[in-house]
Amino acid sequence: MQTADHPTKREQILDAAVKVFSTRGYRATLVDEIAQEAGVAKGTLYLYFGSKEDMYLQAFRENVEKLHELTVERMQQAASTWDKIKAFVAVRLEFGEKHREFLRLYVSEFAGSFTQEGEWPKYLKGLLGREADLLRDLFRRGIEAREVRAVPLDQLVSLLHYMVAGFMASRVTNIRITDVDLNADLIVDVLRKGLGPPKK
Amino acid sequence: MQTADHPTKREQILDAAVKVFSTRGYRATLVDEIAQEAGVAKGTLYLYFGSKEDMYLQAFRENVEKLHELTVERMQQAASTWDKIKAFVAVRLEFGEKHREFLRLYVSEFAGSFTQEGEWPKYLKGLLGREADLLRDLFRRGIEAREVRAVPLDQLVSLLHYMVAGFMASRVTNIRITDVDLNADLIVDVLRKGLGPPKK
Amino acid sequence: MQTADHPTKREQILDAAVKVFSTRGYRATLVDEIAQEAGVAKGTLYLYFGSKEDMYLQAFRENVEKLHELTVERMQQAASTWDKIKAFVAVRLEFGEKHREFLRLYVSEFAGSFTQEGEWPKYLKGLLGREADLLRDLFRRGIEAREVRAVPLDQLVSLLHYMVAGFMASRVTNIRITDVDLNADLIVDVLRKGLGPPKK
Amino acid sequence: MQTADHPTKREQILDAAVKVFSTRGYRATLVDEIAQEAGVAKGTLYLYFGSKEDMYLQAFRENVEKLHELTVERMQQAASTWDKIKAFVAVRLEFGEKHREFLRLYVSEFAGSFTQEGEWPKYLKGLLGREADLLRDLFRRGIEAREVRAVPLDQLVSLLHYMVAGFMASRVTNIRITDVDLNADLIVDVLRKGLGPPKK
DNA sequence: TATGAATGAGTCTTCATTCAT
DNA sequence: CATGAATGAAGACTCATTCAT
Repeated sequence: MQTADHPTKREQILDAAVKVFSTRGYRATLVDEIAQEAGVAKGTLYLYFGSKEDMYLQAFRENVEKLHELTVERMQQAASTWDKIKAFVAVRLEFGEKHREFLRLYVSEFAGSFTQEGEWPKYLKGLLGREADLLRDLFRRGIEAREVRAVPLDQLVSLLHYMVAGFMASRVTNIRITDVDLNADLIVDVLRKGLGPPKK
Repeated sequence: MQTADHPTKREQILDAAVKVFSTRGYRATLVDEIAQEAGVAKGTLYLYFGSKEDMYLQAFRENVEKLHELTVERMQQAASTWDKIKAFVAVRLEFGEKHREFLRLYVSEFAGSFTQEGEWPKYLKGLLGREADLLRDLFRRGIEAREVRAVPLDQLVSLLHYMVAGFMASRVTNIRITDVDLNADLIVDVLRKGLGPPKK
Repeated sequence: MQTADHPTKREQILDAAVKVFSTRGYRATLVDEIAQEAGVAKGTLYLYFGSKEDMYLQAFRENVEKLHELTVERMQQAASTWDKIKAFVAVRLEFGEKHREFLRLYVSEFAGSFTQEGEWPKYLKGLLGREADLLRDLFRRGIEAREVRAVPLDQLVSLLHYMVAGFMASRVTNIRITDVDLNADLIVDVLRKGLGPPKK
Repeated sequence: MQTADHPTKREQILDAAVKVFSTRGYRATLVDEIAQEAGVAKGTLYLYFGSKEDMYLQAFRENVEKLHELTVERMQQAASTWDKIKAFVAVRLEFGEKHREFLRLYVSEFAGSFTQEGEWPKYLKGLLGREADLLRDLFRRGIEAREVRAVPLDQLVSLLHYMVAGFMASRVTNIRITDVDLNADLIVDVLRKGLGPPKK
């Protein structure tokens, strides 16, 4: 009997896939390695997934959805504009801490290392679009409420998004620039000062 | 007699390698493609390079060095702390514009898509270290000169570095979040406000 | 209690095996397909048969025996030499009509698509030998009775046999040369004229 | 420098392919075996052919074309209707003698053991059509010239064609019914008597 | 008996590297 | 120096067979 807490074999494999794909990259990953990591035979993978690419895509998508849901949830819980922004940042830093392996996947995915063509980029674009909309909405209200300076919306969105992406990337590369861990407070503090209303 | 202006066959191949590697990723790149792009026969590549990996590494290293030299040069030309910061940012945005192909390589490299093991990461760490030192120096002087708030140095370095990395990434992924191109002025403006001295 | 009329599970599987093997060929046939066609689980097959090859061999053998019995029976019922010959031809055309699927197996088997080595060919040789003997006997008596020209016996046997084999093959390949169905009467008529006694 | 007499590598491979495919059947044939038989490395095959299936198809087609050309040529050289018929028969018996390996392929192909669907059967149908047309023409003239009985054309065509197919099959299966080799003379003699004009 | 999820040996295909010309 | 035909190790995927339930 399967409950949500006891991972199904499918989830077991998906977790292994994330781990191996993120460590070795898509092409360098051997299907055998995923099988080994998941503790099943190679053939078993193909009972649950159609192909190596299928595993990759599903592993990726599933985690992206999880992150998005988490983001929406945490932003709803926050009251003010800046709290929401902090939620957006924090949820990503935390997610990156917890799912470092997936994050590596995420970043290298956006670096376009895997699919430059086909259906995949369209899907990725869609994902990014959802987050951009989230942020755009947020900033628009912030500006209306005079909590944020009147910088062109799209620039704000890009600024924040890539900033966070940069931080996430820092969690991903084992290669840190410095030894400190950045935290949401610092980031948001800088942003608030840099983007807050002009005068007092 | 070979001068720097008349590309040697080695440079010819290296340029082709950057182009192809960055477009298709390391594993997906066929040696044949590099040969074709370089306009030489496959066997010729092996007269100049020991292996595919060798081509990749040399192609990467060469560009990284170029970027670093450019950075140092431009920062030296700038007078004030904030002008130097702007130089650091601008040189990267420009470089990303000019060498979009290489940049893709750069970002996906840092996402660890290629080599997680061996000598390579150590080398990358060294490269990043040089830039981190550059920035750390800069901020230290900025703080001493009261041009920058007294935030822990390493945090500042990370903040700026990853921020720019995020922007660079945006030039790399064909997938933009928004349609705008961020420019150094905006970034530095936000940073200056966010990181500038407290008072007036 | 099992009678011949209520197919045992073994027969059920054998029928399914013939159907699938003949449609897809030996190697292309999946054990899963046989199981599905037979309406049992894959594991069940292995309760009745030792292996895929075992299923194939038994399915083949069973049908060959049936054809042979039918042939003997119909030839016995016929009175004259030429009626017996017609019986030989007719029983095969009819069998081919009824068991087109098996026939495909039969023909491709003789084309050697499956087993060129091992025990199998010896068994096939035995089967053919029985039929050759049947025909040889028949022709000998025909010649003695002056109903058939004095052509070397073995040549007659081969002639008739391969002729019929050709017709059977025509029922098997969906690809017909022409749209007509040959019938035993035509064949036998031609043969009788061609092989009948010289003079009047 | 390549002449028609010194087989090109492509022909070398094609010959090996015919030999192995015909001995073991399509599915049972290992690409390695073809390579070994051709005396080249496995990879080399893929320099000349796109896939295993490609090798099979080209090997088959090439031989079929050769047989057809030979048939047309020999039939043109023959003067009378019955000589042309004998040519048709003889060319096939000879071809079967010389290219026994290919013939096995040919027969099992027509037994439909490989491709039951797709483009292939259409091509086969076309091939058969050409030969059927050849024979139909022949018989029509034969009937007009009163050299052949007025049997429906299509039946004549099928009769002869499948008859010969049966003989060809006999060369293919190592398993002979009898020990004699049928020859064109016997076959045509029987046919001439069986199909010739009624009276004297 | 009956099941079907799991297994892993077996195969086709790719592609970095070599080497005779 | 330059070539590109040849190589064969490596890797994704299939499917007959097993075995715990």
